[in-house]
Amino acid sequence: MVTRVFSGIQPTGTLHIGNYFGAVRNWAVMQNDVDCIICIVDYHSITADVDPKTLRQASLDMAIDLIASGIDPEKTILFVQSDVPQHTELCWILGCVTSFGDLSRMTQFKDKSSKEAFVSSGLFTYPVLQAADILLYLADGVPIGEDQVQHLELSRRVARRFNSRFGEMFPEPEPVVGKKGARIMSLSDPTAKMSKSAGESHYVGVMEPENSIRKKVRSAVTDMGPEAGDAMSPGISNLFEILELSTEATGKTGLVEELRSEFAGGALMYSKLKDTVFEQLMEVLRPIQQRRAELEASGDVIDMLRSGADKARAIATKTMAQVRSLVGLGTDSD
RNA sequence: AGGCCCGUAGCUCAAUUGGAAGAGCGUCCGACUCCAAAUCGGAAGGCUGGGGGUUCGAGCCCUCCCGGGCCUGCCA
Repeated sequence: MVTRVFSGIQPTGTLHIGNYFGAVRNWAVMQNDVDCIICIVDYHSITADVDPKTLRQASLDMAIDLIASGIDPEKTILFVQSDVPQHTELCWILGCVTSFGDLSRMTQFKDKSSKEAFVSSGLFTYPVLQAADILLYLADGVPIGEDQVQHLELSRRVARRFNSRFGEMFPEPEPVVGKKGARIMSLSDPTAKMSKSAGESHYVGVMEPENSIRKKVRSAVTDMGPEAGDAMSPGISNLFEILELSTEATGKTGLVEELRSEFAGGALMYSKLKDTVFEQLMEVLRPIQQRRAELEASGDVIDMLRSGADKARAIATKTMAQVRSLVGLGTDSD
């Protein structure tokens, strides 16, 4: 039984609905049952070429988005990674029990590094920092999607190797699968996962203005039109996915059945599907956007993050004292 | 520390001997579509990495700086 879960999210400035339905919404449920630690991972962000002038604001914006989306800082420890520098200390130590070969085999690294002219060693050791993030809090569960299984495997391997070399310290973190593998795809390229980096037309921001969301949903890629008995194309299936997730929250699940049977009969008008998706989605997003406006105006979030960092640091300090002692570092003999 | 190569639109790259900065893809707008896609029409986008120099004239030549790639060497 998992008792403490750790999740990281990069400060990209703002959430998109893929983040929301795929991850954040599950975290908001989980925080009622287990210890939940959510970290805005700015150390990870600087592996890419981010603008130092906007990084802090991006972290703050991400925090506001998360809280507006239902993360309760009273229940969840929510903080910014670099406010707890123990992440990097543990990262170094774990790096020394991580094999070069294992890191070289990471597909995400191979993928990204082949596209970039400048490849930092930080990008290479990124998965070690991820392991440090998780193990620093002795988390035994990590909610992840398909694309992160290889990295979590590495975290487990690193934990095991540390334990056998220095002594029993870290639990091996298990993957936690959400109740439903919500995986929202890009609107422009429904064969790829929704992401901001692919471009404007690919994602819908949780905090985007209504008219912009309408436009994006309306221009989502579809297909030549349904015929009775056809299988759904990726684009249509994605729109149904968004509709399903939205109506789960709005309670209008009947709409899904209705449109599904129209599709099965080959009579579904895609413009109607899109309008329905837009309306239901907005019903979910409007209250979140409302809360965001209030939070931003209150200016309270910065204090919430500081108190989150205090709680995180308390755990991290304790872990590091044990780690330092096990490894034989420093001069303190606790 | 040394040697060699590179830097032009968001991306990939052109530009004759030193002679008016371009194409493809992408982006945005429009037409066609139930909506999209494809197609067609239109538009935006640049201190040619930066400074200095030579020249009537520099993306191109010289020089320094910045950034990047490859190779050799050195080192806690």
